Amino acid sequence: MPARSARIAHADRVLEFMKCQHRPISAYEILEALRDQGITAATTVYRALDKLQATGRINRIESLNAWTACCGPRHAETPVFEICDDCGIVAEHVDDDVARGIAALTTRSGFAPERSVIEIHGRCSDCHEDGPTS
Amino acid sequence: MPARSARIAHADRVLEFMKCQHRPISAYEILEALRDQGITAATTVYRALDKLQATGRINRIESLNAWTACCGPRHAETPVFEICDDCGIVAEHVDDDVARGIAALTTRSGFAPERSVIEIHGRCSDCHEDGPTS
DNA sequence: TACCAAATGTAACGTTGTAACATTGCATCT
DNA sequence: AGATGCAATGTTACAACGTTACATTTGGTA
Repeated sequence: MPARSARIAHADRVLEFMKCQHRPISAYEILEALRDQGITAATTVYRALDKLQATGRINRIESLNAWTACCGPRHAETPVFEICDDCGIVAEHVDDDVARGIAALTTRSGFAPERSVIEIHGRCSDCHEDGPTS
Repeated sequence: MPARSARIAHADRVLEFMKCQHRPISAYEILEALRDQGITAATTVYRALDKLQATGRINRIESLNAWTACCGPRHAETPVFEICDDCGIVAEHVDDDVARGIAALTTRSGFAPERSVIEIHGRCSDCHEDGPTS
């Protein structure tokens, strides 16, 4: 059993793998990919994902049931995801205008927001070219 | 088998049931509830949900894996959902400020948006009362 | 009537996520 | 060193959500 150095870092292994991908990854894809590194069960993957999400290092894409490495340091702020339904790439933004719009809406309605899910599906600039660009 | 009048309306039956609920409903909850009306398999429910969504009469809540009846006639516009994690109630809004923020962001990044998922989790006004209100 | 297309039924399966409980590694205290 | 306790990990089984594939029924229409 390759459980020797496991004490160090299953979450880290998962994070490293996710950083190498440039698209959202499902928990079971992670499981398959890291099977030879001692991760043998879904439970282990989900525990690692929970930790990474709790520390702001990954985000869950709700509309894909998948996960991405967090691109930058602006944790705590609501990310806006642009998801290309063509090539699968995901761009992460932090947008103050959108955040202000959400804040204004919830203030008006008396709602106390805690976590926002904002995921825009469509085509990225590489996939929707109206005219030939290169 | 009560499949006699089925030709008329499984989708309608599902929609009627959903309108009576005031919170998101899972597909399997619908299945259980409508079992005595001739709906016997998940497939049937999902087919009805597909149709209702395609015609803008229901919305899917991605972060809950559940569904709600569309509250108003402003289809085609991006709905913003406020989801109370305490009592489960969901409020649907159409907000031009948020929509403008999304539009500005995607324009800047060259992304062609097709469908936006905006779901705000938190506490509704009834559930987060800071002081006693009644 | 004979045929076709759309809606429905049925069963099995695939994917995503969780629960419950046993085990192991490591730090700390005596 | 030995005892103890906690957190991380392993293992198994299961629950929840959704889809595929194919057979059957229905109602309209040539």
